Amino acid sequence: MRLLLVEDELEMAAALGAALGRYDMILDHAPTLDHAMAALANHVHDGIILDRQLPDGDGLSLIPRVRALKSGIPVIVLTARGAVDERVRGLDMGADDYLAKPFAVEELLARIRALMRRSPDIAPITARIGNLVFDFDGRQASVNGRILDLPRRELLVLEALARRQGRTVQRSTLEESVYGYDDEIQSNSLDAHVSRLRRKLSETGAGVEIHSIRGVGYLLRPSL
Amino acid sequence: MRLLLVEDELEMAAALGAALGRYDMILDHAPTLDHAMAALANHVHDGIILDRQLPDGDGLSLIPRVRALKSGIPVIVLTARGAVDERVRGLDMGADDYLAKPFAVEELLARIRALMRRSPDIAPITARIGNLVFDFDGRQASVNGRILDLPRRELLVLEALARRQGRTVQRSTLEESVYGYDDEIQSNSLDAHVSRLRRKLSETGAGVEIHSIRGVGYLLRPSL
DNA sequence: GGCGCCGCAACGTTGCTGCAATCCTGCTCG
DNA sequence: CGAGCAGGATTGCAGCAACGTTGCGGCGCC
Repeated sequence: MRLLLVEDELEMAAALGAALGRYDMILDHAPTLDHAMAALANHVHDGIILDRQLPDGDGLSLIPRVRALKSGIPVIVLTARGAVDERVRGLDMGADDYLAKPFAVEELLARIRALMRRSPDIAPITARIGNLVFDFDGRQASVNGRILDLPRRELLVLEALARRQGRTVQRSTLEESVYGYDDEIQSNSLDAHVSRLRRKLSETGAGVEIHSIRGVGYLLRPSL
Repeated sequence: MRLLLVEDELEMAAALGAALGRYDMILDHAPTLDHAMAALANHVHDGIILDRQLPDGDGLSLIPRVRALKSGIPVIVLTARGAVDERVRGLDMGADDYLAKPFAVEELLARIRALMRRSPDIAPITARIGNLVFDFDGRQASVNGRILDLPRRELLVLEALARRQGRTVQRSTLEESVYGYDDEIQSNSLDAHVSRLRRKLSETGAGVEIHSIRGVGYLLRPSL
C-alpha cells in the first residue's frame, strides 16, 4: 500500500513515515500542493492524508483535483481539534474521513484500513467464478463491480450453485435451498429459473455457465 | 445508532429510551442477563449500557460474553456513586467506561459518542454516495454542503442504508434498525418512509437512488 | 392551537413466479 | 443407425404478492 502525505511539518512526516513503515506501507511526502500534484501525476497512490494548512494554500483545494484525476482514492483530512465547521466543510468538499490533531498513529491506521475495506477490491466472504463475484454475506452477486439485481428465487439458485462452485449440485438439493421443505413444487419452475438466470448471466458477461448434468443436477463453472 | 440497555428498573429504562429517542437513537431494553444475551444474539447493536445489579446476576459477567460474541462493541457500566473499587473492577473486566448513578443523560450521550469515535474499526465516519454525504458521527446527511433536514425515521432509514452503501440491506434488518425489537410494526410504514425519503433525495439532487429488490430489501447507490 | 411526524390503510402498479405448452437434445435399444 | 423417449430448455401467460403512493387522524411538541 502506498500513501501520499501532504503536510508541511517535516517532523510529523518523518514520524508517520517510520510508523507506517512498520506496517509495510510506503509513505510519499509532499510538503506543498504543487509537490502533491506532481506526486499524484507520477505515481499511483492508494490513499491520501491531507493537512489543511499548507504554504501554498488550503489543503482542501486539492480534493476536487484529486477526484478529477482518480476518483476512487480515499482522502483523510487532518483538522484542528474541535473545529466543527472545518470538519463539515472538509466532508462536503469530498473528503472521506477526518482526523483531529493530535491523533494516535493506530487510529490513523485503523481508518485507512476501514477505507480500504470499503473499496470493492477486498471482499469478505465471497466466491469468484469467472467475472462473477457472489457475496454470501451481503447476499448479492456482481459482475465487474456492477451489482446484478436478481429476483429472490434466481438469487437463491445462484447462491446454492456458487456455494458449491465447480461441483454438481443435485437437483433435489437445489430445490430444497430454493424452496422450503414444506413449500412443494409440481412443475419445472426450477428449470425456468435456471433458464432466466442463464440469460442474465450471459447478457452481463459474467463469464460463467450453468452446466446441466442429465438426471443429476446442475453445476456452476467459468465458461471456457 | 442502536443501543442495548441492560437494566431491571423499568422506570429508568423508559426515561432513557425517551431521552435517547430525541437524539434519534434506538434503545433496546433487556431486564435480565438472559434477555441481554438473547438480544445480542439476534440483533446488531452499536453499544451496550450495563447495570450491575440484575435479577439473575452481576452485570459485569456479561462483558466477557459480549467480547466473545462481538469484540468491538463499546460497553458502559453504570455504578453506584463513589464506589471506587467497583469502578476499577468494571474496567478490569473489560468495560470501556463507567458512569456513576445518578447521571445526566447528556453525559451518557457524550460518552457514547466518544466511545464510538474511539473505536474506529467498526465504521468509517462518513459515507459518500453520489452527491450525498452521510456523517455518522454528527448524524446528519448533506447534499453539496446543504444539510438535509430529515425526520427521525427517515434519517434512520438513510443511516442504515448508508452504512451498507452499495449493498442490499434486508428488509428485516432495516426494520430492526429503524424500530426497536419490542417496538413492532404492522403496516407498510417502512415503505412509506422509503417513499418520502426517495422524493426528498431526488428533489435535492442527491444523485443517489434507493433501489428496491423485490422480496429481499433495499439498496442505496449512486444514480448512474 | 398550529405544525409536523408517524402509523395506518386503501388503492394503484409492478414484476416475480408457478404453470404448462412446445421445442430441443442426448440417450437407449431394437 | 434411426426411432422413440425422457429429461431439459425456453417462453408466454395469468395470478398474486410485494411494493409505491397518498391521504387521514392521532399524537406530541413547540
